[in-house]
Amino acid sequence: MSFHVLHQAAGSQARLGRLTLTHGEVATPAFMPVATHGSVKGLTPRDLRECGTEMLLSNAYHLTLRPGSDVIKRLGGLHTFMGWDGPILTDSGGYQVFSLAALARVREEGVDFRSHLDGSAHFLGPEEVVRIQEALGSDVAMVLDECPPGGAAREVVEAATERSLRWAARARAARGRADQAVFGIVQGGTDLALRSESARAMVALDFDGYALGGLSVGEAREATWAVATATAPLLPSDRPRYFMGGGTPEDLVRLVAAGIDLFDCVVPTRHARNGTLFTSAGVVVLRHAAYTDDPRPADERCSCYTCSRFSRAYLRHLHMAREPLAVALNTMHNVTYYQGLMREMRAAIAADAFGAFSMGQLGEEMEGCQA
RNA sequence: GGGGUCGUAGUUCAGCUGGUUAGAACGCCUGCCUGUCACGCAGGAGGUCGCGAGUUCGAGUCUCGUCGGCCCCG
Repeated sequence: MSFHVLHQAAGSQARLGRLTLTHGEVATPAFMPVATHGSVKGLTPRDLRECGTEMLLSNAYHLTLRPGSDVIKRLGGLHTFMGWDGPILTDSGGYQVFSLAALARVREEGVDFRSHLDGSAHFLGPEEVVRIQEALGSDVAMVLDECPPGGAAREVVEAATERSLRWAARARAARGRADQAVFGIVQGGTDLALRSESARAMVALDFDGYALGGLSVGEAREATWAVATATAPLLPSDRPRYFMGGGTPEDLVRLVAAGIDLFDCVVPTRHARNGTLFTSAGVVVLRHAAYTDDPRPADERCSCYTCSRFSRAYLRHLHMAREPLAVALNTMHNVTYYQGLMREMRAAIAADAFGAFSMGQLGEEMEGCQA
């Protein structure tokens, strides 16, 4: 893996970069659509490419429960299995410890949990998680971390941060594939001092890249941005910085300004399935009867497959009728919108115009794209 | 003309032998969704029970009349 900062924006921490991984290059800042089960719901790999996607995120926890990382390995690895030949980052399952907390118990060795699928008992430790991701063959593996919820008490956040650090060291020692990058995850909640300490210690472990974890989990959005803005500069400038799980279009602009290079978020894909489209003029909520006979495309400034052929009226009809095609068309548009936003930000950074671009974007965000 | 049947929310319908603020689904309106158990979740508005009399302590429910839809017989 290699990462080069091609241009550092003036007046902001934003930077333009090129990330080279085993399965190809990625222009950063980049957005990774989420393919939890080895698929971005509703889209084929061809669709993803057409929507401007270069890299995907998938999930070790989900894939190891079904169909099993061994099955995927036998079938040639995750890329071959899912028919995507570009870079893939796999999340370790740390987030599932948080989102499926009722089924999980954390101890120093790792996490005991019951499968949300069939209740069967499993154990995941830092070493297991590395082994699973090596079997999957993703380009980037994430260490196992503990991600406490937004309003967690300070002792809880502190303990999770420290445990995540010890787990990261174990994961670092367990790695065995030279063609797979491994990223460490900075925790620390919204406490800047704790974040700073976590970043310092994580950097000392020397990972290929660094992620900010434990954010966008219920805390105030301003706090999210503040933590990222304060923490990113503490990470080595020649390594990619990945903000885990965020965000909305507005979050992306603010976090790129904070110096983040990589993003993943379910918002564009989940919102698409729930009938909310992101557009240059604000969100279009297809449930609203106002679109019943609106002949315009979802976004008049978009040239994606969906916008070049279908009216809001038709998209609303498909959504209301729960037609499977609605998922595909809406997701294609939202992913295209997100990738377009990333492309515009990269162009603005390259042209030393990121400040003006972000102010223009955030101004438009205020108009109604804050969903 | 005679007989039967139905008429309850925007729509399609539930409402047992009459008994507290008449329900559901869909639709409509509002929120929410951030390392996906998620094409989902939460909430809200909306009905003088076709109309008018009557019986009853009490009528969506029973009786009569009336209007409208549908069916059958002349």
